[in-house]
Amino acid sequence: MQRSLNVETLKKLGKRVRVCGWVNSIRSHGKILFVDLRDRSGLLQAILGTEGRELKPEWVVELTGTIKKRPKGMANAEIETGKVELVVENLKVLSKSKTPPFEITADSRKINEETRLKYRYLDLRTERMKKNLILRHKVVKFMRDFMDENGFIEIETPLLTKSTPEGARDFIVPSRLHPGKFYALPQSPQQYKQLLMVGGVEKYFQIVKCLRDEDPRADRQAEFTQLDMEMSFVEQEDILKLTEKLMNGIAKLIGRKVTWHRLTYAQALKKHKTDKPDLQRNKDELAFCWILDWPLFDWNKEEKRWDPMHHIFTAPQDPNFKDPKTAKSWQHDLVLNGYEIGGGSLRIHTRELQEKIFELVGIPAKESKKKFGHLLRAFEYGAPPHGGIALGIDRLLMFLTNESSIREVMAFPKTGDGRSLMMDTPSKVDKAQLKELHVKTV
RNA sequence: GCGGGCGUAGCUUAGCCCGGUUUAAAGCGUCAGUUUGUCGAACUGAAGAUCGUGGGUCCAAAUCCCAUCGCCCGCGCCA
Repeated sequence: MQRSLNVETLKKLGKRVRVCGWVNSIRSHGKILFVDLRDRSGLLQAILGTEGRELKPEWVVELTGTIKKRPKGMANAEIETGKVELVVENLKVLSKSKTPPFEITADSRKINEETRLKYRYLDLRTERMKKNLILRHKVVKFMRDFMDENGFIEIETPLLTKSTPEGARDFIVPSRLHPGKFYALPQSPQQYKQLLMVGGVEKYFQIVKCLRDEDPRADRQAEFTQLDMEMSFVEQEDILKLTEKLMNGIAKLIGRKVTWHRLTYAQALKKHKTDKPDLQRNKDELAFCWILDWPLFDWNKEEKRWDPMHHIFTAPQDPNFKDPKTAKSWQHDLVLNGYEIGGGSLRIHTRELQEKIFELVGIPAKESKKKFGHLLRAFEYGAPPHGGIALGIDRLLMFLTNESSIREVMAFPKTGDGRSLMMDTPSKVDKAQLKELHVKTV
C-alpha cells in the first residue's frame, strides 16, 4: 500500500491507509493510547491499544489502519486533520530514538541556540524551522519563476575563482596541481556576470552562494545566498522597476504590506543620519527604500587616496567627470526596514573608463592588467552597456519570517565565530592531505 | 583585534548584589505505576546537578576575586 501523508487522510474517510512519521506525543489511557504522528505535512491522531505501550517520542513508525471520523465533540480545531483519526491495525517501529536533548514540541525560542545548533537535525523537526525553510523555498521558487518569465536565464559561474584583494577578505583554496598558487571562493559573481553580458547573454540571473571571510553578525554569515542578476541595454530605472515588481510579487505571495521610498545618498544622510534608513511605520510593513546618487569615491584618510564607494566596476553618471570629489555614480542600494538587502549599479563597459578608474584608486596599470586583464580585454570586443543588482536572500527571508537572526532561515548556519557546532568545522586535516597541497603544517 | 551580556539537573529558570536555614529549589522532560476519549492529557511516586573549567580569599563559596573556555549582541571589518 502506498504511503499517505497525514494531511491526505482527510480525503480518505473509511479507507485503509499506511502512514509514516515521527511520534510527536503520546497520551496514554491504559488500554487506549493516543499517538500524534508527525510527518512533513502535519499531525495525525492515531489510536492504538496496548501494543503501543513501548512507543517513545521521536520514534519513527509506520502505522496501517482505517481513517475514521472522530466521535461527536472530539474534533480538534488546532490541527489540520482534527476531524479524523487513524484506528491502527498494525504498528511497525522503523527506528527508535534516544530521549532528545530538547523537546521538539517546545517553543524553540526558549531553547538555547547552542543546543539547537549542535543538534540542528532535531531542531529542523520543529514547527518554526519547518515553516521558515518552506517559506524560503517558496520565495526562491517565486524568484526563479519571475526571472524566467521576464526573459532571464540562469547560468552557473565558477566557485573556484580568482582572488581580488580590493574587496572583503577572500576564502582561499590551495591548488594541488599548481603548488604555491591559490583559487579564491567568490565574494560575488560580479566579474563573471559582466563577462556574460559581453558574451551576449543580455539577461542573466543566478541563485548563488557568496563567501566573504569577515566576522559574522546576527544578520551576516560568511556564506550566504544572493539572487544575482545582470542585464544589457538598460537604464538604472529599468533595474529599479524590475526589482520593485519582484519584491511586490513576493510580498503579495505571503500577504505583507509594502511601501516604496527613494532617497538620494545626501538626503538619507541629512534626514536620517544613515545610508540605511528604517522607514517602517508599523510592525508588519515592509518598508523598501532605494538609496541613489551615491558619490563614486570615498576619500581614504589613512592611505590618502580615493577608494571606490562600492566597487571599481560601478559606472560614473558622467563618464567625463573631472573631479573625483563630486563625481556621482549609478549605484543603487536597496534598504529594507533599516537593513541593506541589495545593491547594484550600471557598470563601466569601456576599457578607457575602466583604466581611468583603476588609475584614480591607485591600482598601477601593471597590476590592473594582471588582476583584471580578462575584463579589460573583453571590453575591447563589443561590450554592451549593462547593469544589475544582487539581493541578499537570507536577509530578506529574515524579515519575511520576522526572525531576528539570519541563522533562523538557514538550514545549517554557523556560529558567531564561523564554526559549525554540529559538524565541528573548521577542523584539522591529515598531514598527508596538506603535503599533497604543499602546505606546511602550523 | 575591542566592548558588553550570559553559563546552575536532558531543557527552561530561581538562588548570586548583601557568603552561613542549601541536604542547591521549581516547572517541563525521563523512569515506574494508575487510567477506554485524550488534545503537545490527567493523577501518584522516583531518579537526576562535582552550580562551564582551573586557581585564589575565607572557619565557610553557586554567591567574592583572578584566569580560562563556550555561546549571544555590538564595534572594527563587510570592493
